[in-house]
Amino acid sequence: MGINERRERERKAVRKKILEAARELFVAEGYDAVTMRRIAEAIEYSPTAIYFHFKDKETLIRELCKEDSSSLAKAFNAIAKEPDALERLRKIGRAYVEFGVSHPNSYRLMFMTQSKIKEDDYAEMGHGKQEEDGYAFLVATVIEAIDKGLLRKVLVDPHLVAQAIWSAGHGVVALHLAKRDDPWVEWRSLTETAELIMHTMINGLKREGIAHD
Amino acid sequence: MGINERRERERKAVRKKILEAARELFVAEGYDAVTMRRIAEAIEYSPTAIYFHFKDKETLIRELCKEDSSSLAKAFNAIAKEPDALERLRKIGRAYVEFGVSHPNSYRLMFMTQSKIKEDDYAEMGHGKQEEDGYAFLVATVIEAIDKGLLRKVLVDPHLVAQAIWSAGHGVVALHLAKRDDPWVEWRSLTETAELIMHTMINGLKREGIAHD
DNA sequence: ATTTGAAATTTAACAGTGTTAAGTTTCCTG
DNA sequence: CAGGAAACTTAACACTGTTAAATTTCAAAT
Repeated sequence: MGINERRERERKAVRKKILEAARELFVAEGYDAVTMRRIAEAIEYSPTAIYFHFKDKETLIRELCKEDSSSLAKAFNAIAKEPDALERLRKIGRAYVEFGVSHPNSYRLMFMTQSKIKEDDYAEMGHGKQEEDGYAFLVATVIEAIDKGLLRKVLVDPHLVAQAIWSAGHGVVALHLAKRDDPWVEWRSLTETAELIMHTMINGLKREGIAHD
Repeated sequence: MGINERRERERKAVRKKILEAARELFVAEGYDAVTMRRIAEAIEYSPTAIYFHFKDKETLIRELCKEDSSSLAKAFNAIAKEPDALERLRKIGRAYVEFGVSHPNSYRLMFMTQSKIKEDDYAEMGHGKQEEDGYAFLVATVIEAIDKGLLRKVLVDPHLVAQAIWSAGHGVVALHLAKRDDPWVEWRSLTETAELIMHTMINGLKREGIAHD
C-alpha cells in the first residue's frame, strides 16, 4: 500500500512549501516580518494550517536556522584540510564572520536571541559530530593545538579556549549586526576588525617561540 | 508667574512615574514584557496618556537605557585612577562584563538590538566626553597605550584597537546572555571566559618586551 | 454502495499588541 | 465669565500568535 507513502510525500511537500515561503520572508526582512498570515498567503493556505505542520512560529523559523547551521558546519569542514592547527583556527574565524554577514537574520536568531524552545533530539541533529556540529569542530581543532604544544602551557581546557575564540568572533559579528548603523561610533570595517581580533587572539594564545604567521 | 514652572514640574513628575514603572517591568521581565497597558495600570493612567510624554515604546525604553549608559560610563571613570594603561584596559573589560550581567535587559537592548530610532541630540548626551561616553573613555585609554609605546608598532588606529577590545568583551557577554541556557555547549563560567579573553587580547596587543601582568 | 473515521484544512474567535484620532476634562489667562 | 491651550481618556484600528470547533477530503471497512 503505497498510499500512505504518497500521503506522507504530500505532507512533506506542504511542509517544505511553508519553510520556503518562511525563508524568503525571514532572509529578506527578519523574524518579526515573518507572520503566519503572510506565509499562509504566499502558499495559498489558511494561516492556521501551518500549525498542523509546526508547533509554533519560533519552532518553524528555528528549523530554517538549523539548515543554515549545517551550512556553517559544512564551511568549517572545508577548512579541515589545512594542516596547521593555528592557521585553521584563524580560518574558522574568517568563515564564521562570513557566515554572519551572509546570513544576518539567521545569525541574529541563532546566536543573539534567547530560545524559548527546549530541544531534545540533539542526537539526531549531529550533536558532537564534527561534520555537523561547528562547535565540536572548533573544540577538536583546539584540542589538536593543545596536543601539539602550540598553545601556552596554562591553556589546558579546550572548551574554555574554544569559547574564548568563539566569543571573539561572535563579538565582532554581533556588534556589527546590531550597531553598524549607529553613528555614535566611527566604525571600522568588519573584516578589518575581525582580522585584528582573530590574529590578536591566536597570537595571545599561542606558546612563545611558535612561528608567527 | 511660577505657574508654568509648577506645570512643568508636574509634567516631569508624571514622566518620571512612567519611567519608573517601565523600568521595574523592563529590569524584571525584559522589553517584550513591558506593555503600554501594564505601565498605564501601574501608574493609574490610561495607556494612551504615555504618548503625551513619549513618542513611542522604543523611545521610552531606550531612555531607560540612556540612564544605564551613564552608569556604565561612571563605572569606567572609576578606573581612570589606575596608572598603567594596559591594566586599565583589563579593568575596563571587567567593568563592562559586570555591567552586562547586572543589567542584562538593558544590555540586550543597548548592544544586541538594532535601533529603529535615529538620535539627534548627541551633543546633549555627552558624545565624545570621556566622563559620559564609555566608548570615548576606551578610545582615550587606547590612545594613551599607543602614545606610551605599550602596543605593537602596527597598531596605529585607536578606533580599530578599541573596537577589537570592545568586540572581545561584547562577545563573552552577548554569547552568555543569549545562549547560557543552551545545553548544546558545555559552557564555562562567564568570568573565567572573560578573564581569558581579555588577558589574551591585551597580551596579544602589547608590544613584545612589555612586562606581563 | 455506503458508512466510518482519521487526516488535513478552514472558519471563527480570543486575547493580546502598539498606536492614532477624536472627545473630554482641567485650569490658567484675558 | 469666555477662550484656549495642556493633559488626559475613550474608542477604535490594524495588527499579532494561537486555540477550538466545524468542515472537507479521501481511503478503508462493512
